[in-house]
Amino acid sequence: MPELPEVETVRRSLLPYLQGVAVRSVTVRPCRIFRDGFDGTLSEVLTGRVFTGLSRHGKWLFLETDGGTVCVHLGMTGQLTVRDRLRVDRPFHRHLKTGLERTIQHPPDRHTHMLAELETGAVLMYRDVRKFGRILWSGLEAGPALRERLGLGIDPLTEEFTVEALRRGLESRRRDLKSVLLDQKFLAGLGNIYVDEALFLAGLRPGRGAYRVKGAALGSLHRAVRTALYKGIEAGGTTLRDFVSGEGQQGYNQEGLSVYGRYGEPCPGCGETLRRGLYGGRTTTWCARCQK
DNA sequence: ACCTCGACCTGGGCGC
DNA sequence: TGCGCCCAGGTCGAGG
Repeated sequence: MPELPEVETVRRSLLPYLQGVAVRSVTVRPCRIFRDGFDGTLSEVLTGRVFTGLSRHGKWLFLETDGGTVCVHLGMTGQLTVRDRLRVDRPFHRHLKTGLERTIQHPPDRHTHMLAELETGAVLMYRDVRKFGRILWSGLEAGPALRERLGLGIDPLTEEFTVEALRRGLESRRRDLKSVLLDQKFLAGLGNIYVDEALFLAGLRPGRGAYRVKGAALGSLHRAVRTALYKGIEAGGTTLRDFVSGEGQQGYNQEGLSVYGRYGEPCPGCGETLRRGLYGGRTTTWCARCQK
């Protein structure tokens, strides 16, 4: 699921539930999600703390408190949602055609690995079927030091992401463009969906050597990365299967995707049949005519 | 230093 | 209806 636009969607939706609110109690089910917990056991350090802010860098979400930061990575299937006593629980809903597993609000189930009861009565829950996500505690404030500790590169929606920064990152790399754009140590936030979309918008083939992107193409790629991400955020994220916002709402960006997952369909630009291949170990879709 | 590959997990879809 | 196989939005570490 979750690339930068999905994590940003979760951040925005959770903000009003968490800002200035204290944690009453925390329940954690032992799970690999909490491996290498950095600076302490979550339930011990988080109880009684007040959420002072909610920020994001790349695909990492930072729940800031008065004594440290809860760092959350949603992996492939992570869901960070609020269960609000003012709203009504609904059962999981499986879309007949798409298989979407989503709900407006649900009680904890066997895949719910963390519950944080808030002083408002609402409960912050983390659910993750495949358990590729991470939750860890850091005594550091969300900022450069924490970002460094997580090994994160430039977030493309910050002013640090310039055409010049993009050029510097690409010029020394012999690998294919797609692999380089997926590298979180270089750019933090792009995943398989938004890389394919950005490369289509930029008119660049995923297999092109990163160092061979020069001149006007750099500007196009820079713009395309931001456009693809902003579009995803505006649509509330891409829900292919189980992505939901903090309030359990699905996203709608999947309806506006140009190439991702559309192998065999006509290119929205020229009508040519979209091709599929493997780059950076990931299924990749592109138009051989529009992308050079 | 770089790159590729498999591992980590569970569940859905599809073909037989 | 059921079984086996393939696939999936992300990282991480081993090995070449």
